Amino acid sequence: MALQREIKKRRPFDSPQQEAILNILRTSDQYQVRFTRLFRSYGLTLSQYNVLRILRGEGRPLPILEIASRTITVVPGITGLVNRLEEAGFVRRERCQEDRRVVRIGLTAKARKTLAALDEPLDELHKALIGHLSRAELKTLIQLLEKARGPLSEAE
Amino acid sequence: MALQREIKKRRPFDSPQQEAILNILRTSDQYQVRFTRLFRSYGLTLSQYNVLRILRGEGRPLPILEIASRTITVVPGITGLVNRLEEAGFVRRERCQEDRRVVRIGLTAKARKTLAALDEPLDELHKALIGHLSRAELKTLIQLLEKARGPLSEAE
DNA sequence: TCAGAATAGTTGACGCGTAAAGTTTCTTCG
DNA sequence: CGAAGAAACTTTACGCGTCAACTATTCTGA
Repeated sequence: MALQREIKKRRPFDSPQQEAILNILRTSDQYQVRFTRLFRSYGLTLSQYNVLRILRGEGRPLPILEIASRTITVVPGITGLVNRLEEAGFVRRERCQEDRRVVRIGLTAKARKTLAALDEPLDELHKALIGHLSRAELKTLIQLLEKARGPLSEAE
Repeated sequence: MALQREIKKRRPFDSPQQEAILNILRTSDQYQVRFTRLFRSYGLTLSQYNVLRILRGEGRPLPILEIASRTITVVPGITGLVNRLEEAGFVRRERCQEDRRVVRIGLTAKARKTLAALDEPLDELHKALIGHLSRAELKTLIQLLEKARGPLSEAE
């Protein structure tokens, strides 16, 4: 459905740029709702899952700020996020011996099990959400979004 | 830049569907950061601006739940959002006389002034973010995103 | 060597999204 | 007419993103 209808917008968009951006924001929001629901049924939030996924991908404990830099999470927010993951038994904190400022975060067996259990439902959700687009469409979409982020990657 | 690099992902994506979805989420997040900054310099958050924009578009006071239905904001969240807008002097609450359950929200002069002041910087930001895509590219992007939301509009 | 800068992380405050439960005000129907 | 249900919010509780300020540890250079 066209975005203008979805949000009951009266007037047309001011510019194609605005319309494209609002479409990106809207689509992202709706997808996030779905992922949030799935993760919640496994006792995780979307942010928490992201942290666990990064740790599994790396295969070894990571400094807490390194985790923050790979997520959208801003530095101060990562502390509480890791605290809640630790309380829930998904990660362990360990002080680094060489540099005692550093805190490394490692996965527990419980976390690995939960991640493994999520792999298939997650893949199914991906396909349910966007599986009706062809390979070529997906490729085009990916390329356009990468191009859309272009000015931002350089700026930082 | 390709997403895999941006987030220092070690392994390639599990599926093109996953890659496309992560690109959508990532792009949306980065854009939101920019809008948030702009709005903040005018004393508004992104959510607050959205409420004001809807009210201006409608041209008359709207029931509070009608506003919620046009934003991503879930019902309970709208109350606090409007409270803060009211405290900041951007909107007025008025009890409807015919149906006293209904609370209508109207813009103040201050809000209209702030919205007008934001129009140009906002348009510039849109163009700065995505102005380097051609008309044809924007059109394709919009179409693909609308198609991507297809299953979701029906589901609701 | 040792004072100041840099780095790693935490704390506190605030706004927002989400869910569950409660309140007030219609509406409906027996 | 009066009780049950629906509608329109509000309240409370929790997790998270963001900013500013703070602590602890390490590095650097005069």
